[in-house]
Parts: sequence; structure tokens; C-alpha cells
Amino acid sequence: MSPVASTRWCPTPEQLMILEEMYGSGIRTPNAVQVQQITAHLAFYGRIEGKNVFYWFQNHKARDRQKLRKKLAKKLHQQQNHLQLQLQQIKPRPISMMSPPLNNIIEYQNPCHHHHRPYDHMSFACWSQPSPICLSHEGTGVEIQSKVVNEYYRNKSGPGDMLMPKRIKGQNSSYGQDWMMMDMGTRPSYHSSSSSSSHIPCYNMMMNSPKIPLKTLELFPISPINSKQDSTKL
Amino acid sequence: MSPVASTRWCPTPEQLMILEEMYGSGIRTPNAVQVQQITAHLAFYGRIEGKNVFYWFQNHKARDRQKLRKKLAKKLHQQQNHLQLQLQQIKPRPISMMSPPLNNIIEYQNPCHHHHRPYDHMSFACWSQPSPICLSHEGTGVEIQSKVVNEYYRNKSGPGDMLMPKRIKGQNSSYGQDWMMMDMGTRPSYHSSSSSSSHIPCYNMMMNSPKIPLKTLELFPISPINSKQDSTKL
DNA sequence: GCAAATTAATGATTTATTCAAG
DNA sequence: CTTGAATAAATCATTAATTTGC
Repeated sequence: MSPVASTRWCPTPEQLMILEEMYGSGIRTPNAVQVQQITAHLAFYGRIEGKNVFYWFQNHKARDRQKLRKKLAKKLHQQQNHLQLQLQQIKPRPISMMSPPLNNIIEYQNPCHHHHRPYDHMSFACWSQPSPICLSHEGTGVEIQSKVVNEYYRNKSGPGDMLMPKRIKGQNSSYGQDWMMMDMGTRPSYHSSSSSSSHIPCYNMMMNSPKIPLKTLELFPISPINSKQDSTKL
Repeated sequence: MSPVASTRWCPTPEQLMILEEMYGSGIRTPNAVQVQQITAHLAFYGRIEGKNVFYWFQNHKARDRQKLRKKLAKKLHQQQNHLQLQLQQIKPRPISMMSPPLNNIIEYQNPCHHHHRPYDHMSFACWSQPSPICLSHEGTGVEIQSKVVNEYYRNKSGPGDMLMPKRIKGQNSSYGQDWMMMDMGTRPSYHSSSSSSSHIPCYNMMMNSPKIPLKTLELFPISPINSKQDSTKL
């Protein structure tokens, strides 16, 4: 009879409203910092995590595109039909003569046209809990983690490094703020030349595995660890 | 003339060899723990991070599949040609009669056949640094993080929770070890029923942002944060 | 009204495709 | 050309709406 915690995030109406407002105002692929801010903000209205926010935008964007495509396909289909009608009226031809132009439409109807896909802008995953920064609502429980997380930050942080996305060159001015290094401290480099800073954008997140057993796991055999790998496939 | 740290991971021959051995021995989609182990192990031979290992397996698997597909398509194409030749020899027909069977082949050649795609098994992202656990090689610098990370773990970890993947039901025995909860501690739940445990698989990683400025970021306006969003797109 | 049965939405994951460094 | 990195599309799975028979 226990209420059984739901397995997946279920946005509250307020959360949804805010998310949609943000989306409406142009946010499409929030970066890690933005996701953190949004998450912290929304946590005021209910349980939420970074990954929920990240997924929400991803899904929303994708489904928007999907809708748009369908609409476009429909429109073009009608348009095409219309055109054909006109053509037929002007100069009737055998059916076979009409197929070539139709091919152009198919591309829109075909669910598989991943080519020429314009990458809209760098984005990256962020599955994380609300950070202690930017708690616009206080006393909501979000800052329960603050001490620990802050402590963690203190332990590692140096001066804030900003960096540009690797794939967008020469657009510094536009994206400078959105990108920053999240490298997990510096380790001695083993590679001769590649020194200290391994440049990892926001993807680089500390693995949050408090529940990984701390006991030493079996030393590494160069063979399947759990022997339950999907060697079935292939 | 500075040696300019390379932006992307460049596997050493040893690392590559080991990775390929692992792949050969059946590992396809290592889970977070495995990635950690592999990373720690390979760190002995040079700079490496969890995400490199993760990406390597992902890419290797994908490109293997790709090769296989191409081969299969080729084979089937030849086979088909052969069959047709035989058919033609037996009972010559007009060309038009031969197209239907050909359609079956096209599916293999078409790069867009994501349907009926057999999901091989649960897998998940893991962009993380080698964890302090399982350092099969010691004194290599990898454990430089250990103190900090361990401290972090100590701060948060409760009893190790194991959990099953959500999507594979009734297969407990097979995957039990591969899945575990990595929820970032418990916060008070705002949702009435959904209590404490938000079930997040290994995706759930603590954001590693030591270089995010700790200063309070601008409070949250329900509008683009950096005003540099990709509102260009759409 | 009201559950069981269906269907539609949408959160979460995995795979395919693209970009670009070396 | 190979392959590490990153994003978008496709897919799966669960929850919410909705319908249906009583």
C-alpha cells in the first residue's frame, strides 16, 4: 500500500510553466551552468535534478522539430498536389512524367534525413543535482547539499577558467560565457607533450557514485568483468 | 612552438592493445564501475579519463556494426545478383518483374534503417575521472585525487544500494551487478508520494565544476541567461 | 461514477550521424 | 582516412488522459 515512489520525474505545473517560458524565450540547449541554475530554481517547486532539466529541453526541442517537420511535409505535399493539379490542367501528361518532382517531397516525409543536419550550437549533458550556487529560493532544502558540495568545490577549485567550445571556432564573442572548464583538477601528465590541462568542457563531471562500494573491486582482468556482457550481440 | 597540449585523448599503443583485448573478449558497453576500473588500469600507461574509455567502446562497437552491415549488404547484393542470374537463366522475364525482390536488399544498403534495431543491452554514459577505487597500479599519480574524492565519498555515501535497470525487468540475475544507484544523497521530497529515492542509474553524476565561479550567479530571470542562446535555430 | 483497458504524452536511454583533430 | 568527441534521432518505458463497459 506504500505510495510507491514514482520512478521518473514528474514536473509540477509550476516547473512546467517556467520551463516552457524559458523555452519560449529562446533557451534550447542550456549549458551545464544554466542547467544548474534552472534546476536550483525549479527545486523550489518540487523534486528535480539536473538531468531532468537537461532531458526536458532535449525532448522538447526534438519534439518541436518533429512537429515542424510534419507540418512542413504536409504543406509541401498539399502544395505539390496543388502544383500537379495546375500542371495537369495546363498541359496534361502521362502519369509517369510526374514522378520526378515528387521525389523532392519524399525527403521531408522520410523520417530518415539526418544529413545536412545543422548543429544548432554546442550543448552538453548535465545530470546533476542543483548546485549550491544561485539559490534564488532559500530554505527549501536544496541547500542541504551545500555544505558538502561547497566543501568539495573548495577542495578543488582554482581560478575560474573559461574556454571556448572546440567545434565553434572564431565565434568567441558569442559563446564565451557559456563555456567553461570543468576539468577535475590537474594530474601529472603521462603523455610527453600534453601537459596538465586536459581540456574538457562541461561534460566532464565528477562521477557521483557514493554508493559504489568502496571496497577494492577485483583487480582488472583483461576479460569481461561480470561475464554478463552483451557478447550476444554480434 | 609550445608543445600545445592535444585537445583530445590519444591512446597509447598499450592502452589501445588492452582496450582491443577487452573488446575482443566480449566487453561492449562497460558500465560505470567497469569504466572506472578500465580507466584506472589504463591510466598507468598514460593520460586517460573515463569518458575516453566510454567513447572508445561506443565508437568501436558502432564502427564494428557499420563494417558488418556493409559486408552483409555487399554479400546479399551479390547473392541477389546471383539468384537473379540463375532465375534469368531458368526463366527469362522482363526487367520490371525483378524489382520487388530487390527492395529487400535496399533496406540493408540504406543508411537509415533504425527500425527493428535490436538494443543490445543497457549501457550508460560515464564521463568521469578515474575513481580512487581499484588502483591496480600504484604510485602513478592517479591517486592524487584520491584524498579529495574519498572525502567526498565519505561525506555522502550511505550503504551501497544496488538496483536493477528500469527497462530490463525480470532479468535480475543477469544484470544485478551492472547497475547501481548513484543518487546524490537524499533531499526532502516535495512530491507527496515520491519519496527519497530518485532512481538514477549511473548517469547521475555530480557536476564536477571546480572552476565554476563560486560567486553567486545572477538570480534567475525567466529569460535566456546569457542571452547567447541559439535562438537562431528555429 | 469508476475501474479496467486503450491511447496519447513525455521522461529517459540508446543508437546513428556528424564534426573535426591528427 | 581514422577515430575521438559531440549532437540529434530513434526508441523504449512509464505516467496521464481518455475511452469503454458496467
